[in-house]
Amino acid sequence: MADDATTAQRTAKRIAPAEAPKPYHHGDLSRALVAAGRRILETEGPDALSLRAVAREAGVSPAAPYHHFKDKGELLDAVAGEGWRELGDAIAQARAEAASPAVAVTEIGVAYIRFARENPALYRIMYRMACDRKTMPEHARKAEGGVGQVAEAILAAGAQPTSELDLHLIQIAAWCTAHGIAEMVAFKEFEELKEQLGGEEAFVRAVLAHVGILSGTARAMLQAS
Amino acid sequence: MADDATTAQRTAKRIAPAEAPKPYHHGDLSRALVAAGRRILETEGPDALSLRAVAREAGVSPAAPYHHFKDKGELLDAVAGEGWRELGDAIAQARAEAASPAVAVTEIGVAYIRFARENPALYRIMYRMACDRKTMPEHARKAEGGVGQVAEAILAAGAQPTSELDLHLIQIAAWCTAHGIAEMVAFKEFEELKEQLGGEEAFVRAVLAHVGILSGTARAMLQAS
DNA sequence: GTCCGATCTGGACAGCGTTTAGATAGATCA
DNA sequence: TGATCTATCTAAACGCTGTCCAGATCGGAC
Repeated sequence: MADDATTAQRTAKRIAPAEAPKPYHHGDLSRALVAAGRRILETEGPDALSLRAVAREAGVSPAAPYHHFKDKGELLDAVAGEGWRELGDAIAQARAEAASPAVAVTEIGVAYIRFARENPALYRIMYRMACDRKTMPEHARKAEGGVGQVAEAILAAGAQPTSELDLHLIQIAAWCTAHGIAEMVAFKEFEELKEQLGGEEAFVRAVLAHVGILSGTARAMLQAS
Repeated sequence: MADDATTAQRTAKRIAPAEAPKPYHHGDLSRALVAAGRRILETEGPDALSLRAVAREAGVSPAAPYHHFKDKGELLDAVAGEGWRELGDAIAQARAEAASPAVAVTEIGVAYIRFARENPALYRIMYRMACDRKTMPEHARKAEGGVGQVAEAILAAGAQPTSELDLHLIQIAAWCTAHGIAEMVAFKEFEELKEQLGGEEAFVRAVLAHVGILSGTARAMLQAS
């Protein structure tokens, strides 16, 4: 009876998401597919993330996803989207927890790189998708998204950019730098150095601290002082 | 008759596609395959670079490459190796042509990014391979290779790193920064900005000049001055 | 001149992304 | 209530991929 009732109810609203017996035609697949994709990404790496594998993991036929996503790329985009959202959260948290606005920018960078390091397969998909479409997802660019927060943090740190453009360029430079380090920090040839510095995060902070030496601006400052 | 002769000859050496007579059993395939790979990379992009396509382009069967490369990855590695060598050359040239040692580091960065921009498919393969093995090819790290030159240029610019480690960190920071910009400079969302600044190279230089703002070092210098 | 070992082919295998035709079942309207 | 509509899903097929195998081919050493 109770079972009948719940079944009826479940049927009526067509969901019953996480675990419990699969209800309906086949639950809401979109979400299930994205979840399956992330599961595969975490357990088997980005190379195993085939459309068929995702469908298998979700318990549907290989053609089923095509009723929810135009093609494989669109599914991966959805997975990547989740990643960008979480990266945005991680950055917001790092910013909130920073000891002072002055160090917030660095903390954002560290959080960004840590996210990439803790979710390597996901980060790879995120950037692969971004490169293919040559764009970041909308919400990653907005103020509440990952990158938008950098500009705010820079201003909060007391920087006085000479123009809107100046600020924008700092933001882009920060972004590129973080991405570059994020992609390379796992390279084996840095392992000795990491140990020497007392861990990976220390290494990341050391590299971030040395970025400035390179720029014309930094050199100008050096000569001025 | 002539037809018979040429046919016989062709049969004897079995194909002779491009131009000059291929020597031997089938010429030295290794080199031909790498060349074919680069050709495909340039004309059809990195996604079209399948083992079978390379074999087709070189005029051999899909199994032939396996007598010269353990698997597809090893072939791509060879293609990437050529890329790293050429990138090293481009950097050396930029360094040689720099107006002064003081600007050489920036010029190296610009040359690096320009190379990536002019050979996007090749650069992608280069980094995909590096990421998979988590290492750069040997010769890219040596002094005569691309990255090794950065340290020399930094010293030549008059920088006085406090230690071997300090220099190494600057080098790594430079490398990561260049890579990050190289991968993102093609993004559509920067197009307006590029126009505003008068071209892509101007944009790259502007971003490079703004990198320093981010680092703790730069901030310290700012406060000191 | 015969044999060896390197090189290449043709065919096969499983797995991939994608498309098509047809089955299933919730929702809608009579 | 029952018939119909529409979204969803399956089964089967296509051509592509990377890789392996048995066998053909041929340059070079004995």
